[in-house]
Amino acid sequence: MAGKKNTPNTSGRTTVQLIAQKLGVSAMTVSRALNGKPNVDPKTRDRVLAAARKSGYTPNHIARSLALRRTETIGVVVPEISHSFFPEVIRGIEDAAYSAGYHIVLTHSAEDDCRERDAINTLKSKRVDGILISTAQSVTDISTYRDAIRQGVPFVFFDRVVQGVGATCVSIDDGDCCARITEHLIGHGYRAIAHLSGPTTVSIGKGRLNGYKEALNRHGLKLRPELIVESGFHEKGGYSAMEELLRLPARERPDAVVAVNDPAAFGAMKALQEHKLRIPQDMAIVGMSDDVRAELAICPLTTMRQPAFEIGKTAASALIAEIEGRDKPGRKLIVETELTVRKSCGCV
Amino acid sequence: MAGKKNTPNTSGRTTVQLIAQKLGVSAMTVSRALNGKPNVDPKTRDRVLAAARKSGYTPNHIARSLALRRTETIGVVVPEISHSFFPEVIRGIEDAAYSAGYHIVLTHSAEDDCRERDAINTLKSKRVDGILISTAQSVTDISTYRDAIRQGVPFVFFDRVVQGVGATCVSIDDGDCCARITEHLIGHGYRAIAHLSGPTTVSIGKGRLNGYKEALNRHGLKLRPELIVESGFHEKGGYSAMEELLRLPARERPDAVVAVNDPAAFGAMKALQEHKLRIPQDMAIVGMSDDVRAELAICPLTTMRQPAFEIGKTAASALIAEIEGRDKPGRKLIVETELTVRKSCGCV
DNA sequence: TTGTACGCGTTATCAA
DNA sequence: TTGATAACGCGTACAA
Repeated sequence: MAGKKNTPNTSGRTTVQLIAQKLGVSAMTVSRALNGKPNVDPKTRDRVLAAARKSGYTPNHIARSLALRRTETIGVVVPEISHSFFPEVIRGIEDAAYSAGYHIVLTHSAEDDCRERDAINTLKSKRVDGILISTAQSVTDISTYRDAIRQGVPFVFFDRVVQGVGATCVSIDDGDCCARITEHLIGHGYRAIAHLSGPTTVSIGKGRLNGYKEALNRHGLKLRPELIVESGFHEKGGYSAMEELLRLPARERPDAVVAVNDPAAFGAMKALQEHKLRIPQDMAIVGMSDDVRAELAICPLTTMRQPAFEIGKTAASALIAEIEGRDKPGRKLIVETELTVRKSCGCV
Repeated sequence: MAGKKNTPNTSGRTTVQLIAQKLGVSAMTVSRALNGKPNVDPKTRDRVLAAARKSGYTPNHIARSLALRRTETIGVVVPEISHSFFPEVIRGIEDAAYSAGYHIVLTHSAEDDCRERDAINTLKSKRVDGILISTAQSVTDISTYRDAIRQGVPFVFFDRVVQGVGATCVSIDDGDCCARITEHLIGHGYRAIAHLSGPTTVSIGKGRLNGYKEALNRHGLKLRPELIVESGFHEKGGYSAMEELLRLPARERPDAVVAVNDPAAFGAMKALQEHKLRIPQDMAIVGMSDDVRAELAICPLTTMRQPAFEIGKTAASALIAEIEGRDKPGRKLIVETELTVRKSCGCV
């Protein structure tokens, strides 16, 4: 009962201090026992563990994080949640994180650059050990990324990546992916191939457009600018873009369409249906990403399967490796895609 | 340069202390200015804010949380992430949380009770201000919930709820929901109606089964135990369950099936297809939850629309209200469902 | 093996 | 309006 500088502990929760007092040992001994350090008398350890269990002790990760300057948490920023792709990615991230003992703080930019900046700052404030991000569509200013990276926050981009800021990027090879599916169409005799493109400000949009051009080029097909229509990444945009294509004189219309992703393809298919055009007879169409709905679509959609789970897992593993100093930043990781042929391309 | 007990601050990051030193004021003043407290000289405030911006100061939420014993974070536990329902719920949660200034730590039980217990303990360790959970299928022991609730952790169940432990539950009225869709079939002349049930250990499974029974009962239809087959919540189980029904002698087969949810219905539809049976002519089928794929299924699926986004939003708002003391725990919140008639029931 | 002293970065409290 | 002090709960470093 000496006049020690002992913590009052107003909150009702059990702490190492309390356990220590009850057992007549120091807090450090309790801490060591709880963390399985070797230098603790087995008997003492047992007493501590028993007391901890009995009192329903839950270690305070916040205090631990503050002391260790490490939260064992990674922040995730996704531009949308509903689309089937991101949930799968998140599952992959969760999987890798869980095995490595990390937790996930999930934030959502809703495709808005302000919200994205908010999210990043929030995550920095929460002192996450690293950030995993797929950029919002509206982002033009990459200084937020630059700042974070310069401040030493491990940063890994996935899917929608930003190269040249020194962060590791995990994605499919958009160019190759789009080129391959375009060549699939060319190989089956299509000649007037249109492209519903994403915004070219986003790496995906640009990369895929390039792949499309590349494929035409390789096979000596002329690039017809009127056959490239920006649709964005969503169903609605795909619908409008197809409407635009259908306004072309009948003989100038494409015989096949490469959509930047599956949702855009769905929108386009809807427009075709409304115009009583048959898929693939009147117009073939292919997508990209293998949305869960692709198989079930009115006309099952030919698409490039994008291993979402694996992207998430790869990205999280890469980030964690960098956090733990086992790998260097600035790598470029490519995840393989696979052509999934269904009916919409008319090749089966 | 007096021999003060000043923090060395080995890490390179800016802190309130550092700003305070640079400006020759106390840390408290900086803190107050940064948090917009009223009792700060406007001039001082401006100097502080300027210095903060210039030095790229990011508040340390960890330290703040430790001091305030409040993390402004809510923990979320979902049993799966891929299924389209949960991503939508999460979006709803995120929406409500974001507006209220809370963040989300996402965990995933993978339908496993051990992982779920882990997740809850993790969240308690991280001192989240409250927990939002949809229980895993394999859970039989509810003491983990009990303990957490008794320890004063605000707890709200959504979708797969546990009543009687004093926590608020947010869900649809499973009984009513299933009864209504069953009655829809009865009203259109079906008489031998089967039910692919979920595990009855889960509230949803039990509630829906009861609703099904109730509907038959209300209309004087005899309950035929052989027409109730447990399918679980997934496609695979739905497939097997339908296989089982199809082993019944032809004249004892059901003319319609109420599946516990859409994925189970998809599995059942696949089995019907493989047996060359037509939907709905040979057998009608309805689901529940309005999976994104329902509309696109080979035979568009009649189902009860479950407002996933709203469930998430309602649950998060309820939890936050309880965290902030604006509402009491133990409430029961029902979110309305809506019958969505498509082709699979043969009623259009 | 165990204990002491102190820092992690912030805020509440009370005094000036 | 401002500042000094202590506390939030835990871990590192060093001493015993």
